Amino acid sequence: MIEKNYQPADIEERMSRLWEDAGAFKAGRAERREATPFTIVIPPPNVTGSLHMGHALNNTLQDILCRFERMRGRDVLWQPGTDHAGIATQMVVERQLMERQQPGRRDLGRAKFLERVWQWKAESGGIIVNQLKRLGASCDWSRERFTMDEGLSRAVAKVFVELHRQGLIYKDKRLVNWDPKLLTAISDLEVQQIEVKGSLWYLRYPIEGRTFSPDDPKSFIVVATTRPETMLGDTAVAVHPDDDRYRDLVGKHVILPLVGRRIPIVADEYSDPEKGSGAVKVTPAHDFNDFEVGRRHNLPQISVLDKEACLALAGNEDYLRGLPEGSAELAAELNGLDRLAARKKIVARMEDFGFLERIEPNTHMVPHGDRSGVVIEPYLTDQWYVDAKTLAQPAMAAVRSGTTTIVPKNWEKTYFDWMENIQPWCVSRQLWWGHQIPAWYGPDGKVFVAETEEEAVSHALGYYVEQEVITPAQGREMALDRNKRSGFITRDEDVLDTWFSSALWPFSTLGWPDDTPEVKRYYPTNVLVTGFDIIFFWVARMMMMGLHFMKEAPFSTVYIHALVRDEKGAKMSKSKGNVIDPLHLIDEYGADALRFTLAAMAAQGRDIKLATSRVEGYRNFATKLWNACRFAEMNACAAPSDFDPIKTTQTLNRWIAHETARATREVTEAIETYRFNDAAGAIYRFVWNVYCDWYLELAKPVLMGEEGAAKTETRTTVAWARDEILKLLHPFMPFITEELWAVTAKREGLLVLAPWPRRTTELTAEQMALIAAASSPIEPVPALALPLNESADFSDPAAEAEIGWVVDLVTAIRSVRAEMNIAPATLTALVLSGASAETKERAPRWVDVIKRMARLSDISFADQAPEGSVQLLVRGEVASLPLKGVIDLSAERTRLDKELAKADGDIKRVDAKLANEKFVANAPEEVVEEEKEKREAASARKAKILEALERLKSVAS
RNA sequence: GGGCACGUAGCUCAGCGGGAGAGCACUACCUUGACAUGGUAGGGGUCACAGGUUCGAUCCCUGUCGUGCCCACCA
Repeated sequence: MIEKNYQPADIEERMSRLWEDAGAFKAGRAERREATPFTIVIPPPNVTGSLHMGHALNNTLQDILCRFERMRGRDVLWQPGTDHAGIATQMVVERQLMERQQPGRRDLGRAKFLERVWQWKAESGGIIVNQLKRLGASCDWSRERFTMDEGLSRAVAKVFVELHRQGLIYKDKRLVNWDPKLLTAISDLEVQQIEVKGSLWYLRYPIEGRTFSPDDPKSFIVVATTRPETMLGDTAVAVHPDDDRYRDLVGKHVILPLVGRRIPIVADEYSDPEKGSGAVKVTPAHDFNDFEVGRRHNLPQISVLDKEACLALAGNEDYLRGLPEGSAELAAELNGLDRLAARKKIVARMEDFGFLERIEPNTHMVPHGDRSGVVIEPYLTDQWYVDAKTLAQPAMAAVRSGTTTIVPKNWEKTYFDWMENIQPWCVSRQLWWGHQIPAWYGPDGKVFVAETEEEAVSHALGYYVEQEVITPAQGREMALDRNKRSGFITRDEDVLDTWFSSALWPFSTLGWPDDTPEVKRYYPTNVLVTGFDIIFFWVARMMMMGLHFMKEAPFSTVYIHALVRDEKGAKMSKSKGNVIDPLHLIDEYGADALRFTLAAMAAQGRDIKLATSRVEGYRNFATKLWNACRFAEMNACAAPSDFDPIKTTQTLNRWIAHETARATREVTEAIETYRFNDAAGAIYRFVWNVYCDWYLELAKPVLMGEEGAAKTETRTTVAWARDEILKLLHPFMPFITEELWAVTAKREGLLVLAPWPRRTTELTAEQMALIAAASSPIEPVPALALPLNESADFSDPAAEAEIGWVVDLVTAIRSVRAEMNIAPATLTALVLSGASAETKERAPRWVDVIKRMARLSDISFADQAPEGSVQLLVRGEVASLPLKGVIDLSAERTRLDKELAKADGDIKRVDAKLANEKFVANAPEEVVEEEKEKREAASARKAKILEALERLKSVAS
């Protein structure tokens, strides 16, 4: 028995359990061993995360694909898991420690702190997974992975070591994006350029050998800067080689104000005569451009800031080298100041001495750390880099050749643009939570990279024994005892960028580097579903790593979906407070409604502005379905498993079979081509506007009529179509459909594993034999080569025409009744005048239904419309409602006049077209033919309307 | 500075070379035996603007205006 009311919450919980108990989502189910696999790896959410709208969309779409392919008989593996999210997780735990007023990270020390993080993960790391389950995600949860699992960590180590051996990972000292709050390097991608209102300071640098005077422009050169505090690290001033203003100064020196350092004026094309003063200060240790300029001119790199972006001058040999006496005092005074405080002080000091020419307001882009939000400092350090440029080549080629397709295609350009300009990828992070870099250092700084500590240590000790740094005996001792070798051989403290392990996700989750059956069977995956915001972070890097280590691209399709925004189009963010929590929507409207909304709005290439009213609307859709199923139940509708709709005899049933086939085709093709919104639209229209609005209504008289063949067949067909609907809708609304599937009939299995509706067609004996011989009964059989469009086999033009006539007639009568303000309780008669033989034959079959739906008392035939009646045109014939006395004749005249005007308008427009010789000459024949038909129909309509008006006149007079 | 989208009904969005659709909202009527989370009927759009291509443009092209996003080392 179907409950009277649809209650999503209760259903969702029960269905989830049902699926889990049945192991429905498990990959490699015994009966599907022979089936073609279908694999998707989930974009692993952060363990720290909770489900947001982006996740909801992303996973809904993946789930639609997985459930669809599962029903199509494939062996589906939807590989779930979570990401350790280095910085984010470390921050969460640190914050928690602070809130609880417990010892902080540094107090705990590395080992203790990591213990705490693992403990946190065990307690709170499962939240997002449970939320995904609530959404209905049909992942194989038994295979859940975590990027820091033992197996995945081995994959990370192996990849690092191999890339290192191949020279594709190396250590380098260069400028990095340094986050002075988190005290770690970050990659280019983790830097956000934010527009900041600041100032441009114009500074006067005195020229060596000339007496400085603010009033004598010859005595100095002006440089403009947005970061005056970095002047302490200046090692040159650069001007453009073709800039006449400064030509004679090139080769001369300036004396750096306050500091007293003598630095050269160099000619370099980097300097832009249009910008600032045309002369630019060069600080190689604190600016990416200046770093390059410095390299070109062999300039020293003077770092004047420390890790926390405070001035580090005292004892800074690079800084103090060759400076006059007085400048050490300045150094002492400024030492330790934060960069902003230092800026103020230096500007003030410059002003005091007349070195500040002017200050201009200036708005410019300033790099910020996307996690910490603080201004990033270019900082000179040793870091590990991946040679992304080399790895990018095959990754680009795979997309160019079509091995991997990006859908929608326009994202390919973005992918290529980035890949072509790719920079070395800085992969080391000065954090604790993550994969510690498998590199060990000897006393002389020599690096030993190996997958395990044992290996690295034995390597290193062997090397130092050979170099006679230690004796073989010492070597043996150190090999056995970690304490003995500590201080001699130390491991790199840093961990790897989180995205390093994510890049391996499509194969590390399958067991690589071990040679597992899963790797063989499920790699490469079929499709990756993700948002465009991580194309660079993740997609590109998976392509690189997958191709390099597996020799095959990790997925054949990348489907890029939209971003979910709020109703006004703004990005949802906690700080803006415009976040819609998907869990709240699930609580209120059900997961099915949320999923359907997201699918319906997931049109390609457009962001989704989510309005909750849409969710409500689709919840109502679920209710509609619920009640339609109740109706079927109340009427004892049931279908035997071998029911064949092609064998139906009743026009109405043949019609719905035809419509079902069409819906099947539409939904199937739309999902196959990732047009989720079209798929959702097709099933929505079919359920509501075809099945409920017409089929069930038209079936009512039969179902309520006498027992007999017609009634039996209709009952069966109602149930059959319902079942097809449940199947077609299941990928979108899994919970309600599974529940209804279970409740409406005794079934052998769960809907989640039921076969997808066939694109039904009448098969030849030969084809049937092929199917019988196929390995899996639900697998597509290639040898069949069935045409995609199989609706023709199911189409019954006669049924279509007949039901179409009924629909049109009922609609027309309803419309005119509403217009004439006829109360629903008033039953009117219908007279079909001048009816064709066809109509005369049809009408009796539909008397009950038409009477019921159009609220008629009786239907009769006549040669002419009765006097004083309302006359309707239905498919070229006149249907009239004799309403003499009931209706206002002048109102009816007005109505007919309006219709006449419309018909005239149509005729005019078509005539104009047909009169245009060029149109007739150039337009395709069928378009011209169409117009001619339109013309004919319109003029026939006009004639009938004129007749009707004539008759009305005779009544009135 | 470069790139990519987008501007269609009051709102949120589909669509697309042959006179435009959905959901919500709105109006009127309906407690009809699946459903008021419903039914029936209806109102509402020079498809941002201006040119061009075409027999024909909401749809293709160019430009303008507006909005959003991504990328970029320019003091």
